[in-house]
Amino acid sequence: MVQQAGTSKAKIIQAADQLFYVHGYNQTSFSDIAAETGIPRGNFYYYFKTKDEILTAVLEHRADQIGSLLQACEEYSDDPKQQLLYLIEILVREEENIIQYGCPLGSLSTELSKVSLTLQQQVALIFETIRLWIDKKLCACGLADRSDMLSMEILSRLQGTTVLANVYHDAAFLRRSAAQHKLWLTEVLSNH
Amino acid sequence: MVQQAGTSKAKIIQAADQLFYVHGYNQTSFSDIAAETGIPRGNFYYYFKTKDEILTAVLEHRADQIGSLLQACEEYSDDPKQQLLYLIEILVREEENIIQYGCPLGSLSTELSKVSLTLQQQVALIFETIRLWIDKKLCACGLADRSDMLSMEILSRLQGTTVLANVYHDAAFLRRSAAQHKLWLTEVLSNH
DNA sequence: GTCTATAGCTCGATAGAC
DNA sequence: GTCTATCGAGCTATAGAC
Repeated sequence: MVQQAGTSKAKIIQAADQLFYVHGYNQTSFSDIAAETGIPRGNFYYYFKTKDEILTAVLEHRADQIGSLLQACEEYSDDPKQQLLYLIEILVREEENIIQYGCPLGSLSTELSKVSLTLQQQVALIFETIRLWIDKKLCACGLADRSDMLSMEILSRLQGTTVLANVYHDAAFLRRSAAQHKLWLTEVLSNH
Repeated sequence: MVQQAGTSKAKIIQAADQLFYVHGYNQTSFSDIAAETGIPRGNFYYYFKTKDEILTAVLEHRADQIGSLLQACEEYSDDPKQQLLYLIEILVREEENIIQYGCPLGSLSTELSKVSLTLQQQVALIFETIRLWIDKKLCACGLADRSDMLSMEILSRLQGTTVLANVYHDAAFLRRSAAQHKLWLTEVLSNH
């Protein structure tokens, strides 16, 4: 479900998306979203029955954003190898946010695993769409026999880099780790 | 500050430690800790002025536990290489907890980075004691020239494995990833 | 040291006027 | 569709008896 930009519903989703990322889901109140959008608290219940429904809408929004990101990778180059390297570069492009707040999906999944398995599984589904995209690109590079394992390893390295960069608030580490990740992947891909 | 086991203060810290891990810091109330310990809510303020002080005491407790863990690695073998491999095996030994709730330090750091930088930095200090221990072991294996970089990479891989195992609730991935981590480290160490 | 009672606040959610 | 007013519950924290 894509929202019309500028409508109250779209404004709520957009503000909640940012606030959930910066302060966390449970640390964001309706008052916070009301203050950010200028829309009174009471109005939210016209668009969403519960706070969980807002999160579900935010997750749909993030899934769309992930779709756009993967689309951008495909527009960056026709070479699946370059597309994968461009995906890894997102760590550097999103450097400031990652250092302050971590990965928008990883940190949310971690929070929700302690709060609601139902909601956490919705985040896991978004992870899976990214993994499937990576898997497809690895197959296109002739690595179909190891694509399952490698796609998980790529995701794992991205998350590890993100968590540690956030723990130490260390931009230099993040850039170094991303560069090393790209070197490793280049070597893996060049053997086929 | 080490607590006498069995005192009310120690009981509060121990219950809070577990609840903060399972439900998160902000999702754990004084009532939850009271229900777990049988100690009335009001009493907490005799031992701690604020909830943040309880967290600080919990972090000291976790730092002690990490100290014991590293001590156990040293008692496992005299060989620093085996000590490092034994540290990685903690992923498998703590498999069930990690899959359900993630890393006790990583997930807490991620949560606190969205709540309080002051508290998050206390967690970062614990990460640093682990990294320094790894660094020391790498130096003992003759890798002093790359120990800074490698110690961060080891921590990064541990966190990546943990986050993804938690996202997918996948024990098989966790074991495979830990085994691969040990293979990689063995190769790195055998070149010196 | 241990306990009860409760203040003061904020939360998610509801009701109903316009 | 938009808004105000408010409920009931839960929270951290305090006061004060024993």
